[in-house]
Amino acid sequence: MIDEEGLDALNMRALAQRLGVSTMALYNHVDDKRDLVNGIARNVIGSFDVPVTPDDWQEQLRATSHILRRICLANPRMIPLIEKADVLGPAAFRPMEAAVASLAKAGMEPREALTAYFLVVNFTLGHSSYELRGPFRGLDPAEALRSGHLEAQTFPFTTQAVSGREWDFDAAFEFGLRTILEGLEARLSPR
Amino acid sequence: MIDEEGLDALNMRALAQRLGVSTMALYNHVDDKRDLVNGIARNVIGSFDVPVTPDDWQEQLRATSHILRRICLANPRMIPLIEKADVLGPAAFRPMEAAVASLAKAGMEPREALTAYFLVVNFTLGHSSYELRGPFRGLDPAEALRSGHLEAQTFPFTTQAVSGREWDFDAAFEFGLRTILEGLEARLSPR
DNA sequence: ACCTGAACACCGTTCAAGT
DNA sequence: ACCTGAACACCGTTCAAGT
Repeated sequence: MIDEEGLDALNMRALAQRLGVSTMALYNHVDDKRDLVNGIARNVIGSFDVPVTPDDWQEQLRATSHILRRICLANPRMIPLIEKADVLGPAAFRPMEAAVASLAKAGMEPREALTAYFLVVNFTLGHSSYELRGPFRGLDPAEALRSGHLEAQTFPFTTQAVSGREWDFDAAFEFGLRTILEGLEARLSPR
Repeated sequence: MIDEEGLDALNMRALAQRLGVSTMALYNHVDDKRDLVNGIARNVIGSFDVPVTPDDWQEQLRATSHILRRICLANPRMIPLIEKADVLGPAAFRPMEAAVASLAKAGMEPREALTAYFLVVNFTLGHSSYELRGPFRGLDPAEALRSGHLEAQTFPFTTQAVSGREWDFDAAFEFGLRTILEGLEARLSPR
């Protein structure tokens, strides 16, 4: 129901009906709606499983970012759902531990390594959120240009950037991830 | 009302009461609740004004990121609000144009420059969102460790990273921003 | 042009009653 | 242990009526 019509479309009455059961029957299995949403969020994030490559921090971070992005895109309404969740369970921490471990092995101090992990994750979530939201909202330059919210003469560079080919979210994501990893590498092995 | 109790606490009845007016009077000034929220979002994003430094792309991006973060932290409930908004107006695009222009001036192709801008903005929004959410939710390792959701023996590196000093969001933000700018610089002027 | 109260449709949840 | 319908409190919005 969330995938189809969004988090707001999930209500106890409709869910019960879809399950062929009375509304109040749900409350035998779930404390309240908050509890229900928490369970869903934990379930989604439960699939956040990343192969562990302790000797290759770049691959570790790259895999984490790609898998997290894939989860986001496969569950388009997940991000607000995660934000509404209270606790996400240990599944959210395992890729973190693996990433920090691999960076520590490469010589980075654990606290800085955790910071680096957040850098990657926050970019990934931010980008996925933008990617899911952008094309439908006034934040997307190409769309804004089309709808007239963004005038070509006032924003020449932006206009030039979005003209021609369609905007390529995959390429933008790869560019961002690559840039971050290069920045981290420069930090790990200064010339 | 949003700042005090969150977006959900904003309802037409309570807002009207606070304004000392009947509920339906609001509908003379606003189409519906969606329209109201859009207006608030546009208002908040209206303060997204960044000094323009065409000859210093690093300063341009740094200032953009800092100001955007300050807006987020000053309006803790803004991020879901922005996500709910339909159109944000030209204020959202001016810093974008300035950033793309400065990067283009430094020799970057406009499309790549726009991608770089999104990298910075998505990281900033992702980080701010995390910063506002983290301490209160199960996503914060330090908090998870305290509450027992994260066991020290299973997550030794993470545990080590969050033990000792309190987690420093400012430092983590600076680290992320610096790393990104270094990555971009390496891309602009390869050795 | 702006305001108002009554009413409608909807939703989460409590409660008393059942099996 | 699980289910049910009635009821309550709440919320967005329409409508008819006012100034």
